[in-house]
Amino acid sequence: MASLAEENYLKLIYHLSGSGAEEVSTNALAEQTQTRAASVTDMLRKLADKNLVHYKKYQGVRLTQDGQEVALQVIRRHRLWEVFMVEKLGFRWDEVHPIAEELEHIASEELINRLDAFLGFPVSDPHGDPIPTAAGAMPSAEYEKLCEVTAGQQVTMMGVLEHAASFLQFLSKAGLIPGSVVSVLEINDFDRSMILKINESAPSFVSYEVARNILIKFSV
Amino acid sequence: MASLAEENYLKLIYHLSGSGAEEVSTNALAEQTQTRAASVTDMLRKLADKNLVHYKKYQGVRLTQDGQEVALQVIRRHRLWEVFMVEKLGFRWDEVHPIAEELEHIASEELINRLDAFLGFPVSDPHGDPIPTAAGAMPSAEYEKLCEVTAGQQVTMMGVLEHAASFLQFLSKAGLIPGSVVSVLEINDFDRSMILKINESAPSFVSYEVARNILIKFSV
DNA sequence: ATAAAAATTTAGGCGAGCCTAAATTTTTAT
DNA sequence: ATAAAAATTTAGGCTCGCCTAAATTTTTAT
Repeated sequence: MASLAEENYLKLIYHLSGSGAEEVSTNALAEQTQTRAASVTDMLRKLADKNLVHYKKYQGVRLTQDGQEVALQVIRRHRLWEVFMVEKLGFRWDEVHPIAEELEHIASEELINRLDAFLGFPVSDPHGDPIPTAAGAMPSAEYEKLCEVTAGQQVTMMGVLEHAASFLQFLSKAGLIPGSVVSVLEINDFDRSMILKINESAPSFVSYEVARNILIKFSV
Repeated sequence: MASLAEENYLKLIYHLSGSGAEEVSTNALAEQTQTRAASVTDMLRKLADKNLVHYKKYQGVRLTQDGQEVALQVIRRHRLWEVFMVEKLGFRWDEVHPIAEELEHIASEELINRLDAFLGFPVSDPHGDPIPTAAGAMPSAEYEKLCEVTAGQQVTMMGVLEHAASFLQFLSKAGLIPGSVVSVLEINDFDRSMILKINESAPSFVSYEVARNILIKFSV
């Protein structure tokens, strides 16, 4: 069994490695965990001893098969609890992340699979992030970023890359939530900011920084 | 904030003291926590420093007002999650205790109050135990034990004093769950065992040991 | 190519929560 | 009343996950 701290490291390594593709540096982990690099080194040695990561001194770290399975389990729990809180308890999407950070460590598989069924086997969380299956597979939806869309096109909002509460609250106010239909009316050449029409409401302005963090798919 | 271990001690002291009435001994705590008396002493000093218990060396321990509030919060969370698992996720009442032992430490008050509302503000958990209110009051239902009922009387099953899964499974099989209507047909003088009619089904036999762990109220 | 800078690891320490062994206090039995 | 037994506490240690300071390796800049 992985401890709470170990689960958090594995989840973080998964995210920072681009779903397990690249090596992750000690410093990157230290920054995200709010700890010191020396503490990260300690933990990486422990995870390597348990065969949860591939680790060579000074060379960064990658998840093993076992490590990736644990990470995906934790991510699955996190996202299912987020769906529960938003869909069943009436939380807003910008409120649920910190609470899900705690709930994600409740280990019972029976609990999480029953929760999954109770929620109707959702495929993505309130932020549009895909929910790993009980079998441990991450459904990889390949979306574009809003900043890559050209003027005149119509797209559907599918999710976000940034999860800060302030960002999510901004999107809510603009009506930019997963499922929203968005037309790009204008793009400002100078700063790449956009003017959007969102679900038939009055045009909204979004900066490049915002557009870069929104995932979309092109309407069929 | 109380740590996970601290919350468990406070909850246990509450239960072992008969809802805070009497002093609890170091050994009693050691037995229940599956730790050594010396470890309990360590923790009691820490809880006393935080003003969560009244503690005098060699004299046992009692909850302070603060300590009791924490204990009731933890018990509230535990029992609400049990209701959730049984009512919404379809767990049996003998399965939920160990999972609730983990869920009870998720701190968010917002979460637990929304869960309470989602469940329709239940007043007792699947075992008939009362659920402390958000304000921290324990609704004290005063029930009799089934072993105190005399032959010929009709009562309603209200809850249990023993929470072991094997005991709960036995009761389920007999149809003896909170709400069941029970008539005491016969009592054996020798061993105080009983023959019961439960909800119009065929008569069942229960030992004194079982009857002693079942709470009932007299039918009006 | 090499020196300075940056990243990482090693060494030694700390608090939380547990342990064993030994000392102390309280309770029980005579 | 007092000695034996039981309960409890103290002393010293351990692991986990973190820390700082110093040493080492890798990267970057010239």
